[in-house]
Amino acid sequence: MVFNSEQFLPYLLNRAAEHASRSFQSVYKSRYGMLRTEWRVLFHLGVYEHLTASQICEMAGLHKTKVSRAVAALQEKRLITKRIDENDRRFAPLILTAKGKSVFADLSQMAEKMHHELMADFTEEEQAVLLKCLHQLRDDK
Amino acid sequence: MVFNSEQFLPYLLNRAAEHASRSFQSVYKSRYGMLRTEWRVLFHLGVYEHLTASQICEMAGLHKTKVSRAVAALQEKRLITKRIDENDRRFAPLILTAKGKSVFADLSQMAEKMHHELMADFTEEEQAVLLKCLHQLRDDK
DNA sequence: GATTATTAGTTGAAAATGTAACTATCAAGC
DNA sequence: GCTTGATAGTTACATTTTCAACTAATAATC
Repeated sequence: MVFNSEQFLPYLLNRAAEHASRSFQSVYKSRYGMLRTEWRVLFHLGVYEHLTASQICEMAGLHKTKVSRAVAALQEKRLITKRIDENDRRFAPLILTAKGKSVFADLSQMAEKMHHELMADFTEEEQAVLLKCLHQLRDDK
Repeated sequence: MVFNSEQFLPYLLNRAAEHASRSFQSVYKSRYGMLRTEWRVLFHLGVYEHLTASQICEMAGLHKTKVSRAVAALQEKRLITKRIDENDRRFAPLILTAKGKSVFADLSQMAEKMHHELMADFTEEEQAVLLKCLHQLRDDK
């Protein structure tokens, strides 16, 4: 057995990602009935204030149909609003509503807490290496 | 902006995992028309020789319905066979067929290659830290 | 040894996702 | 200003995933 599942990076990344995501999923799902893509879209809008759907696709690495559906769901929940750019009516910048901002504040605070809990297992140096590697893997190729 | 997407571990893990998985997905999908769960099941059977469906669930962190359907698909493709344990007829140990073994040999060799390519970006020490952290995150809690 | 509880695995319906084709708007070239 | 091409975003349909209910087999209890 030369090569096993303990040493295959995509598999390990998936297992770790699933584990980490699942624990946070229960928060936004139980509190606000949100799906993962909705949370990601809300998150990006919370951080970057105003973005169009395709900017979110680009930044979050999501397909435009997923974003389109998440945007519809978040509008339905009154967490975001869509304006039409009158200079170029193809663009539809999105922003959080007041309610959206408070949901974002709540969830991002929880997210930060979870991040620190997950990181608490590691030394400062390990944390730095882990983050560096993950950034690099994401941006790779 | 205290906390952004660049520093949220579940998100970073997901981005890295998606990126890494997607590149390998094209291999097993184009060559053998396999889905990710099928590849995972085949992989575990290749490594551990004979497992029941629920052992695979346990080891691979997959839900039993996903495994059940992957097993059906792999049988359909003549890559695995299912025996019934005559001592306890609820158990159905799975093994690779000759064809399954050769597909596994091909894919695991590709997997190993990809693993090393992904890892090549990092120093020896970084690699060790990364793997350690991923194992720990997976086994956490 | 009949009844109840567990465990392994499957199946059907509903929800979510991916792919491709679509509409609407704008830009460029003629 | 008309045609062709590009871009933003949506929708329809097929595939996959999830959830809950199910069957089949064994174990435990009385």
